[in-house]
Amino acid sequence: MVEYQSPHLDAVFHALSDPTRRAMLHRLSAGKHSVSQLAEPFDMSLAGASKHVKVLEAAGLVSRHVEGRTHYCRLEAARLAEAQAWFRYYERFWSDRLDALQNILEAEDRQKPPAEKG
Amino acid sequence: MVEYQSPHLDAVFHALSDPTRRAMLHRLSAGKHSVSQLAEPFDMSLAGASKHVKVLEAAGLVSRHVEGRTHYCRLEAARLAEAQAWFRYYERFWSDRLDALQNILEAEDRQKPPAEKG
DNA sequence: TGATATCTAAACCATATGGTTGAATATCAG
DNA sequence: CTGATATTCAACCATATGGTTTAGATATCA
Repeated sequence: MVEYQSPHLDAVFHALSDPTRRAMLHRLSAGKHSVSQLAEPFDMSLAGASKHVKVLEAAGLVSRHVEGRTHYCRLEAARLAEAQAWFRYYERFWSDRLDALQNILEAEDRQKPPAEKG
Repeated sequence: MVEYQSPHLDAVFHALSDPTRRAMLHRLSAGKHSVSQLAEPFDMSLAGASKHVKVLEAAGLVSRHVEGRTHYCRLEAARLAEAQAWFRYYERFWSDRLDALQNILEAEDRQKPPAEKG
């Protein structure tokens, strides 16, 4: 109906709206971590932290693989990229280095076959 | 405590997590609109839409100026830029055109005085 | 003045969210 | 088997969210 209605974006932006979850993602950017490891910096029950991990997982921002009793989490950058792509449309409304980038990309696009969408 | 704790990011990402609000932003990218104009595409009471506008406003994504009885809203791109900047750190985890951009920016940074933060 | 238009405020509702605790499920180590 | 470790599940709670409706508050028009 409305357009700009990626089912993913709802979940991804919601997941990113919590500082605990953003911190977890940041931690995961250094490599895979167990749920307890992710929970450790926070003054919060493990069950609470586990719920945050689930939100990240549901948003597709994190994947999990179980090794024995330990659940390892990994950053899933694709969904982050998807979310960042949402901003691309708005980049023309501010004017810092991104402007230059935008121009470069657009010039690039003019020389390559179209990717998937604008 | 946790770091990556921009008070703005919470509100901005939360605001972006709703498709109605994203659509409103998109509409505003074409120029200023009144609250009713923003509300019109949605099957929702005006009061409901007005609440969405308030969320966008509270997040700093939209500003309002009253003209007579009409409240006009304008896109505030700065906060969007701020949110997009959050992604910059993660760009190295995916490899599409952004990679190239990243490299270009970094090369640029090496030649200019430092901006504000990485 | 009075009617209409634009918008917010307030009260309400159902459901989601972020947290807790306590119990259940697996796994690993003796 | 026993016990400790790693994690989830389930129930619960307070508060937030997204919506409604009804009732103002202003502003414009006639």
